[in-house]
Amino acid sequence: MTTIKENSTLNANRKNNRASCPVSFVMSKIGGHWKPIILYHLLSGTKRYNELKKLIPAITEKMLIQHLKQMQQDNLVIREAQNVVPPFVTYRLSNEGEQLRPVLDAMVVWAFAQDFKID
Amino acid sequence: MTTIKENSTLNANRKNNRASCPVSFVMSKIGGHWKPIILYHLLSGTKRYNELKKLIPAITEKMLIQHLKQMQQDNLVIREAQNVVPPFVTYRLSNEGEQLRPVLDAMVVWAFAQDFKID
DNA sequence: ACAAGTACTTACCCCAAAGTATGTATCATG
DNA sequence: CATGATACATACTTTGGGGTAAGTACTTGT
Repeated sequence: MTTIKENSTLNANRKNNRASCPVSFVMSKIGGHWKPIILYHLLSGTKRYNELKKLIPAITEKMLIQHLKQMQQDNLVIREAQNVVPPFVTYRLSNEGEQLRPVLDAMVVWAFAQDFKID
Repeated sequence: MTTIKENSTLNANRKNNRASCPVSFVMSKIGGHWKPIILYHLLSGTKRYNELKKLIPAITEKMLIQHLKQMQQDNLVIREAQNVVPPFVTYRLSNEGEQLRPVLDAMVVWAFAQDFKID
Protein backbone atom coordinates (compact mmCIF):
# COMPACT_ATOMS: atom_id res chain seq x y z
CA MET A 1 0.00 0.00 0.00
CA THR A 2 1.39 3.37 -0.95
CA THR A 3 1.80 5.91 1.82
CA ILE A 4 0.05 9.16 1.02
CA LYS A 5 1.17 12.64 2.02
CA GLU A 6 -1.59 14.11 4.12
CA ASN A 7 -0.97 17.78 3.36
CA SER A 8 -0.76 17.89 -0.42
CA THR A 9 -2.93 20.05 -2.63
CA LEU A 10 -3.64 16.96 -4.67
CA ASN A 11 -5.23 15.26 -1.73
CA ALA A 12 -7.07 18.32 -0.54
CA ASN A 13 -8.52 18.77 -4.01
CA ARG A 14 -9.58 15.16 -4.27
CA LYS A 15 -11.28 15.24 -0.90
CA ASN A 16 -13.04 18.45 -1.82
CA ASN A 17 -14.24 17.05 -5.11
CA ARG A 18 -15.42 13.83 -3.50
CA ALA A 19 -17.25 15.80 -0.87
CA SER A 20 -18.90 18.30 -3.19
CA CYS A 21 -19.45 16.43 -6.47
CA PRO A 22 -21.39 13.18 -6.62
CA VAL A 23 -19.78 12.27 -9.92
CA SER A 24 -16.28 12.65 -8.46
CA PHE A 25 -17.43 10.58 -5.51
CA VAL A 26 -18.37 7.73 -7.82
CA MET A 27 -15.15 8.13 -9.80
CA SER A 28 -13.12 7.74 -6.62
CA LYS A 29 -14.76 4.35 -6.16
CA ILE A 30 -14.67 2.96 -9.69
CA GLY A 31 -12.01 5.06 -11.43
CA GLY A 32 -8.41 4.24 -12.24
CA HIS A 33 -6.80 1.89 -14.75
CA TRP A 34 -8.05 -1.42 -13.48
CA LYS A 35 -11.23 -1.09 -11.42
CA PRO A 36 -13.38 -0.55 -14.52
CA ILE A 37 -12.34 -3.83 -16.15
CA ILE A 38 -12.45 -5.80 -12.91
CA LEU A 39 -15.99 -4.56 -12.34
CA TYR A 40 -16.90 -5.25 -15.94
CA HIS A 41 -15.84 -8.87 -15.57
CA LEU A 42 -17.61 -9.24 -12.23
CA LEU A 43 -20.83 -8.03 -13.86
CA SER A 44 -21.08 -11.42 -15.54
CA GLY A 45 -20.89 -13.29 -12.25
CA THR A 46 -18.72 -14.60 -9.44
CA LYS A 47 -15.10 -15.16 -10.41
CA ARG A 48 -12.12 -16.85 -8.80
CA TYR A 49 -8.92 -14.88 -8.25
CA ASN A 50 -7.16 -16.84 -10.96
CA GLU A 51 -10.05 -16.51 -13.35
CA LEU A 52 -9.80 -12.74 -13.11
CA LYS A 53 -6.06 -13.00 -13.68
CA LYS A 54 -6.65 -14.94 -16.88
CA LEU A 55 -9.48 -12.69 -18.03
CA ILE A 56 -7.22 -9.65 -17.59
CA PRO A 57 -3.83 -10.88 -18.85
CA ALA A 58 -2.07 -7.51 -18.64
CA ILE A 59 -2.81 -6.94 -14.97
CA THR A 60 -0.15 -7.72 -12.36
CA GLU A 61 -1.06 -9.68 -9.24
CA LYS A 62 -0.20 -6.63 -7.15
CA MET A 63 -2.71 -4.44 -8.96
CA LEU A 64 -5.35 -7.15 -8.96
CA ILE A 65 -5.44 -7.81 -5.20
CA GLN A 66 -4.77 -4.13 -4.42
CA HIS A 67 -7.95 -3.10 -6.18
CA LEU A 68 -9.95 -6.11 -5.07
CA LYS A 69 -9.03 -5.21 -1.49
CA GLN A 70 -9.90 -1.57 -2.05
CA MET A 71 -13.28 -2.44 -3.49
CA GLN A 72 -13.87 -4.79 -0.60
CA GLN A 73 -13.24 -1.93 1.82
CA ASP A 74 -15.60 0.20 -0.23
CA ASN A 75 -18.20 -2.57 0.02
CA LEU A 76 -18.41 -3.04 -3.73
CA VAL A 77 -17.22 -6.64 -3.87
CA ILE A 78 -17.40 -9.61 -1.53
CA ARG A 79 -14.53 -12.02 -1.01
CA GLU A 80 -15.34 -15.59 -0.09
CA ALA A 81 -12.66 -18.13 0.81
CA GLN A 82 -13.01 -21.83 1.45
CA ASN A 83 -10.28 -22.75 3.88
CA VAL A 84 -8.98 -25.62 1.80
CA VAL A 85 -5.71 -26.46 0.11
CA PRO A 86 -5.11 -25.38 -2.55
CA PRO A 87 -6.97 -22.15 -1.59
CA PHE A 88 -10.28 -21.44 -3.28
CA VAL A 89 -11.22 -17.76 -3.24
CA THR A 90 -14.06 -16.11 -5.11
CA TYR A 91 -15.04 -12.51 -5.67
CA ARG A 92 -18.49 -11.19 -6.52
CA LEU A 93 -20.38 -7.92 -6.50
CA SER A 94 -22.04 -6.89 -3.24
CA ASN A 95 -25.49 -5.30 -3.15
CA GLU A 96 -23.92 -1.85 -3.47
CA GLY A 97 -21.74 -3.17 -6.26
CA GLU A 98 -24.78 -4.61 -8.02
CA GLN A 99 -26.44 -1.22 -7.80
CA LEU A 100 -23.62 0.09 -9.96
CA ARG A 101 -24.95 -2.01 -12.82
CA PRO A 102 -27.13 0.83 -14.22
CA VAL A 103 -24.09 3.09 -14.17
CA LEU A 104 -21.85 0.58 -15.93
CA ASP A 105 -24.60 -0.43 -18.34
CA ALA A 106 -25.14 3.21 -19.28
CA MET A 107 -21.43 3.45 -19.95
CA VAL A 108 -21.46 0.38 -22.16
CA VAL A 109 -24.41 1.79 -24.11
CA TRP A 110 -22.64 5.11 -24.58
CA ALA A 111 -19.37 3.45 -25.60
CA PHE A 112 -21.05 1.49 -28.37
CA ALA A 113 -23.00 4.54 -29.48
CA GLN A 114 -19.61 6.17 -30.09
CA ASP A 115 -16.87 4.74 -32.27
CA PHE A 116 -16.07 1.99 -29.80
CA LYS A 117 -15.62 -1.51 -31.22
CA ILE A 118 -14.12 -4.60 -29.66
CA ASP A 119 -10.93 -5.31 -31.64
CA MET B 1 0.91 19.51 -22.49
CA THR B 2 2.95 16.77 -20.92
CA THR B 3 5.02 14.64 -23.29
CA ILE B 4 4.19 10.98 -22.93
CA LYS B 5 6.61 8.10 -23.36
CA GLU B 6 5.33 6.02 -26.23
CA ASN B 7 6.88 2.70 -25.20
CA SER B 8 5.77 2.37 -21.57
CA THR B 9 3.77 -0.50 -20.13
CA LEU B 10 1.51 2.11 -18.58
CA ASN B 11 0.49 3.43 -21.95
CA ALA B 12 0.23 0.03 -23.58
CA ASN B 13 -2.06 -1.13 -20.79
CA ARG B 14 -4.27 1.92 -21.04
CA LYS B 15 -4.64 1.54 -24.77
CA ASN B 16 -5.43 -2.14 -24.35
CA ASN B 17 -8.06 -1.44 -21.74
CA ARG B 18 -9.64 1.29 -23.81
CA ALA B 19 -9.73 -1.01 -26.80
CA SER B 20 -11.10 -4.05 -25.03
CA CYS B 21 -13.34 -2.72 -22.24
CA PRO B 22 -16.20 -0.32 -22.91
CA VAL B 23 -16.15 0.88 -19.31
CA SER B 24 -12.46 1.76 -19.53
CA PHE B 25 -13.21 3.49 -22.81
CA VAL B 26 -15.74 5.74 -21.12
CA MET B 27 -13.43 6.32 -18.17
CA SER B 28 -10.70 7.52 -20.51
CA LYS B 29 -13.13 10.21 -21.70
CA ILE B 30 -14.66 11.37 -18.44
CA GLY B 31 -12.17 10.21 -15.81
CA GLY B 32 -9.51 12.13 -13.93
CA HIS B 33 -9.72 14.71 -11.17
CA TRP B 34 -11.51 17.49 -12.95
CA LYS B 35 -13.52 16.25 -15.92
CA PRO B 36 -16.27 14.85 -13.69
CA ILE B 37 -16.96 18.17 -12.00
CA ILE B 38 -16.65 20.17 -15.20
CA LEU B 39 -19.17 17.87 -16.84
CA TYR B 40 -21.38 18.00 -13.78
CA HIS B 41 -21.53 21.79 -14.01
CA LEU B 42 -22.12 21.72 -17.76
CA LEU B 43 -25.10 19.43 -17.21
CA SER B 44 -27.00 22.45 -15.92
CA GLY B 45 -26.37 24.44 -19.09
CA THR B 46 -23.97 26.55 -21.12
CA LYS B 47 -21.28 28.26 -19.04
CA ARG B 48 -18.67 30.90 -19.69
CA TYR B 49 -15.01 30.15 -19.04
CA ASN B 50 -15.00 32.44 -16.01
CA GLU B 51 -18.24 31.04 -14.69
CA LEU B 52 -16.69 27.58 -14.59
CA LYS B 53 -13.66 29.05 -12.85
CA LYS B 54 -15.87 30.49 -10.14
CA LEU B 55 -18.01 27.38 -9.86
CA ILE B 56 -14.86 25.30 -9.32
CA PRO B 57 -12.70 27.52 -7.11
CA ALA B 58 -9.96 24.93 -6.50
CA ILE B 59 -9.22 24.35 -10.18
CA THR B 60 -6.27 26.11 -11.80
CA GLU B 61 -6.68 27.84 -15.14
CA LYS B 62 -4.23 25.38 -16.65
CA MET B 63 -6.32 22.36 -15.65
CA LEU B 64 -9.55 24.03 -16.68
CA ILE B 65 -8.60 24.82 -20.29
CA GLN B 66 -6.53 21.65 -20.58
CA HIS B 67 -9.57 19.50 -19.89
CA LEU B 68 -11.96 21.72 -21.80
CA LYS B 69 -9.67 21.36 -24.81
CA GLN B 70 -9.41 17.61 -24.33
CA MET B 71 -13.17 17.22 -24.14
CA GLN B 72 -13.50 19.39 -27.22
CA GLN B 73 -11.21 17.04 -29.10
CA ASP B 74 -13.27 14.13 -27.80
CA ASN B 75 -16.40 15.90 -29.07
CA LEU B 76 -17.97 16.07 -25.64
CA VAL B 77 -18.14 19.85 -25.34
CA ILE B 78 -18.53 22.69 -27.81
CA ARG B 79 -16.61 25.94 -27.51
CA GLU B 80 -18.22 29.07 -28.89
CA ALA B 81 -16.38 32.38 -29.03
CA GLN B 82 -17.74 35.76 -29.99
CA ASN B 83 -14.85 37.72 -31.43
CA VAL B 84 -15.37 40.75 -29.23
CA VAL B 85 -13.34 42.58 -26.63
CA PRO B 86 -13.32 41.59 -23.84
CA PRO B 87 -13.52 37.99 -25.13
CA PHE B 88 -16.76 36.12 -24.63
CA VAL B 89 -16.33 32.35 -24.70
CA THR B 90 -18.90 29.75 -23.76
CA TYR B 91 -18.76 26.01 -23.32
CA ARG B 92 -21.64 23.56 -23.56
CA LEU B 93 -22.24 19.86 -24.00
CA SER B 94 -22.30 18.50 -27.54
CA ASN B 95 -24.79 15.84 -28.62
CA GLU B 96 -22.39 13.11 -27.60
CA GLY B 97 -21.81 14.94 -24.35
CA GLU B 98 -25.54 15.20 -23.76
CA GLN B 99 -25.82 11.47 -24.28
CA LEU B 100 -23.60 11.07 -21.24
CA ARG B 101 -26.43 12.44 -19.10
CA PRO B 102 -27.85 8.97 -18.32
CA VAL B 103 -24.40 7.85 -17.23
CA LEU B 104 -23.81 10.86 -15.01
CA ASP B 105 -27.37 10.76 -13.68
CA ALA B 106 -26.95 7.09 -12.76
CA MET B 107 -23.79 8.06 -10.90
CA VAL B 108 -25.56 10.81 -9.00
CA VAL B 109 -28.33 8.39 -8.05
CA TRP B 110 -25.83 5.82 -6.84
CA ALA B 111 -23.81 8.39 -4.91
CA PHE B 112 -26.84 9.53 -2.94
CA ALA B 113 -27.92 5.93 -2.37
CA GLN B 114 -24.59 5.47 -0.59
CA ASP B 115 -23.36 7.61 2.29
CA PHE B 116 -22.73 10.59 0.06
CA LYS B 117 -23.97 13.94 1.34
CA ILE B 118 -23.18 17.45 0.16
CA ASP B 119 -21.10 19.04 2.99
C1' DA C 1 -0.78 55.78 -16.74
C1' DC C 2 -2.05 51.92 -14.36
C1' DA C 3 -5.00 48.50 -12.46
C1' DA C 4 -8.62 45.18 -13.62
C1' DG C 5 -11.05 41.87 -16.38
C1' DT C 6 -11.17 38.59 -20.25
C1' DA C 7 -9.34 33.95 -21.91
C1' DC C 8 -5.70 31.69 -22.33
C1' DT C 9 -0.16 29.81 -22.65
C1' DT C 10 4.18 27.98 -21.07
C1' DA C 11 8.08 26.38 -18.27
C1' DC C 12 9.13 23.79 -14.42
C1' DC C 13 8.36 20.56 -10.40
C1' DC C 14 6.21 17.02 -7.40
C1' DC C 15 4.04 12.87 -5.97
C1' DA C 16 0.81 8.99 -5.98
C1' DA C 17 -0.70 5.50 -8.97
C1' DA C 18 1.14 2.00 -11.59
C1' DG C 19 4.89 -1.31 -12.86
C1' DT C 20 9.05 -4.67 -11.67
C1' DA C 21 10.72 -8.25 -9.11
C1' DT C 22 10.91 -11.41 -5.74
C1' DG C 23 9.25 -13.91 -1.61
C1' DT C 24 5.63 -16.67 1.31
C1' DA C 25 2.66 -20.79 2.90
C1' DT C 26 0.35 -25.03 2.03
C1' DC C 27 -0.40 -29.36 -0.12
C1' DA C 28 -0.47 -32.85 -4.24
C1' DT C 29 1.94 -35.23 -7.59
C1' DG C 30 5.75 -37.20 -10.31
C1' DC D 1 12.72 -33.85 -3.42
C1' DA D 2 11.39 -30.55 -6.26
C1' DT D 3 8.04 -28.67 -9.28
C1' DG D 4 3.43 -26.74 -9.86
C1' DA D 5 -0.77 -24.64 -8.37
C1' DT D 6 -3.19 -21.59 -5.29
C1' DA D 7 -3.70 -16.74 -3.37
C1' DC D 8 -1.41 -13.40 -1.85
C1' DA D 9 2.72 -9.73 0.27
C1' DT D 10 6.35 -6.30 -0.01
C1' DA D 11 10.46 -3.51 -1.25
C1' DC D 12 11.92 -0.55 -4.96
C1' DT D 13 11.50 2.28 -9.28
C1' DT D 14 9.13 4.80 -12.97
C1' DT D 15 5.92 8.14 -15.06
C1' DG D 16 2.29 10.90 -16.23
C1' DG D 17 -1.33 13.73 -14.26
C1' DG D 18 -1.70 17.47 -11.58
C1' DG D 19 0.14 21.80 -9.11
C1' DT D 20 2.88 26.44 -9.04
C1' DA D 21 3.97 30.53 -10.98
C1' DA D 22 4.44 33.70 -14.24
C1' DG D 23 3.52 35.82 -18.84
C1' DT D 24 0.45 37.30 -23.12
C1' DA D 25 -2.84 40.44 -25.65
C1' DC D 26 -6.39 43.52 -25.87
C1' DT D 27 -9.66 46.94 -23.86
C1' DT D 28 -12.34 49.55 -20.36
C1' DG D 29 -12.59 52.21 -16.19
C1' DT D 30 -10.42 55.85 -12.96
